[in-house]
Amino acid sequence: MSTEKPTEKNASNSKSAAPTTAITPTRAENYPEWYQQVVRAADLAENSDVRGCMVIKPWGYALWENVQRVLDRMFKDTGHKNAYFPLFIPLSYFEKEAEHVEGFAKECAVVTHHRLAPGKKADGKMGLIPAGELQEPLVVRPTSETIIGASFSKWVQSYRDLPLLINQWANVVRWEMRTRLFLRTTEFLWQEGHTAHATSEEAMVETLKMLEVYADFAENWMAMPVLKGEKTEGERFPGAVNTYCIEALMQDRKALQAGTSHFLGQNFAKASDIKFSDANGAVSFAWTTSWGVSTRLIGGMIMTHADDDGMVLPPRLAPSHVVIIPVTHKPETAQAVLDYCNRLAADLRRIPYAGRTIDVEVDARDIRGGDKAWQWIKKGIPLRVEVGPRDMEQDSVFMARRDRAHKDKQSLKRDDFVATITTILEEMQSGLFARAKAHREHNTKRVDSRSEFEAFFGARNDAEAEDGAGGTASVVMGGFALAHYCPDPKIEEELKTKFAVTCRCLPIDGAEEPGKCIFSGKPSTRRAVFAKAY
RNA sequence: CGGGGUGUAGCUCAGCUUGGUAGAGCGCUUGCUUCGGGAGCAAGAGGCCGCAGGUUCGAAUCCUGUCACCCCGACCA
Repeated sequence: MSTEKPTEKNASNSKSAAPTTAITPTRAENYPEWYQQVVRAADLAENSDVRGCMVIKPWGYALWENVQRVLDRMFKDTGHKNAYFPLFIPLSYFEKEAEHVEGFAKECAVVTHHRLAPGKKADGKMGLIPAGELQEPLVVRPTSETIIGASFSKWVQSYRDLPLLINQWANVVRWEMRTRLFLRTTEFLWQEGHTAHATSEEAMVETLKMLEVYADFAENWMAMPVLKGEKTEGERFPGAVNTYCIEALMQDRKALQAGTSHFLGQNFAKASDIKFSDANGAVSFAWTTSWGVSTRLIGGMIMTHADDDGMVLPPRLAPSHVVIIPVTHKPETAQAVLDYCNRLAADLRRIPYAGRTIDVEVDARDIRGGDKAWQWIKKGIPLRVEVGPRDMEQDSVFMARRDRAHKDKQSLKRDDFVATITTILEEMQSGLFARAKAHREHNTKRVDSRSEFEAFFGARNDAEAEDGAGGTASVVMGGFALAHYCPDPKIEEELKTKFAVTCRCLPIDGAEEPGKCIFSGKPSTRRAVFAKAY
């Protein structure tokens, strides 16, 4: 994380002095506010008039479309098919799995009427009021296990119908108390995979396979390093037997759960009556899984890569890879420069990269060049290329990379640029990953006693201490703590209350290592990961 | 649902204590000068001050009610 502060020059000069960073406040000054400002400055999304719901703007939606395109390919390559199920779930379906209902009951939007009629509203004025009450209320899906289960029970008769491997791209609604753009919104976009298998082993293989797909995507496409692990009982998906997750460490050292994969055992099969006859004619319940990632991934990319000048996009998922900025302030050469830029754009657009072709913006808007360049910096486009009359004469371009200082530009022969652009983008992609991974390693600590644990995180009411300057707490204490731990809901409850710390997961790649639980002293064979979390 | 707070121009807010009928910055439009760089100067557009009552000659300002949103908790992909 940068520790840059506004310089004295900035503080003492008149308002005409350019700020030292494009985003105010900086990450160090106020991380949550910085996050909001990046989302806005990068033109990714904005709050809507609907409580807790966001408008995803074209630049942000294009990023999501790239996430979708790549993941969708991965799902299909692992044998899954897409389908679509209703937004509305009859209340009775929801009640079938006891833990599931209990887990989601507090955050459901419920449809009770199907029409509007003129009438007197609660404030006494005339207007439209709901009419035509439904016999059975409909729940707007917070997740689709139950309604997909209803279909699965019809589709599955024989062991020959298994495995059933389905994915759905959809929106879901969870009526959260507090929302934040991309990280937690009332309505969000996601994919949910739902599968049914003949055996427990097969379902478990599927659960872990999809966790692997998510980890692969996070690391190789988002350039976001993740830990794979299993959730403890208290953090489990309502109704699941086991929940696995990928956890990433953000720049403020808080953890973000970036994806989950659940082994549902036979719980949902029993609730939805998903049964099949095996080769011997014996009837048994199927074993099911479900797994999902959401638009939260975009929040993860922001908090992993963005800096005090705005968004930094991983090239493989960037909506556009390069913006060409024609320098056309001399009227006599303006058209020639523009033509030159368009020809360059056309050549670039033929180059294959990361499963598509290079996407190019030619920004010929009639606004000042500096302003234009800064807008693209804030949007996080990987490469900016300026082309003016002088460059054109020498058949060269002036290139700036988003992963370097904004004044650090280099002149390249046009043909060399075209020939090396994918190499440059790949270098940036791996550079982002390496930087994020170094940040995580730097903020991961092996903790061997309770006192060490407490020192690492600080007590919850140390909020002021977390924020050197006083005022808005922005820098979180801690990071990932690796500690021997024997899962116990009571301990987790206490950690949450006292330190705002949760057990993120029991890593599945963690090496076996004998030790003692730092809380109970009981023997343990592996370390768990603890952190403050989003 | 508990505890705080705020509703005034597209955005961020000042004005309210001590009522006299609307302000700033940013953004937007136009002109001139600048410009391989987040420009300067000038002019301009834009608001029945959340809503409903009340007090008053007069309410953004005082009183009552109401709605909405925000922050801190419990919950969360």
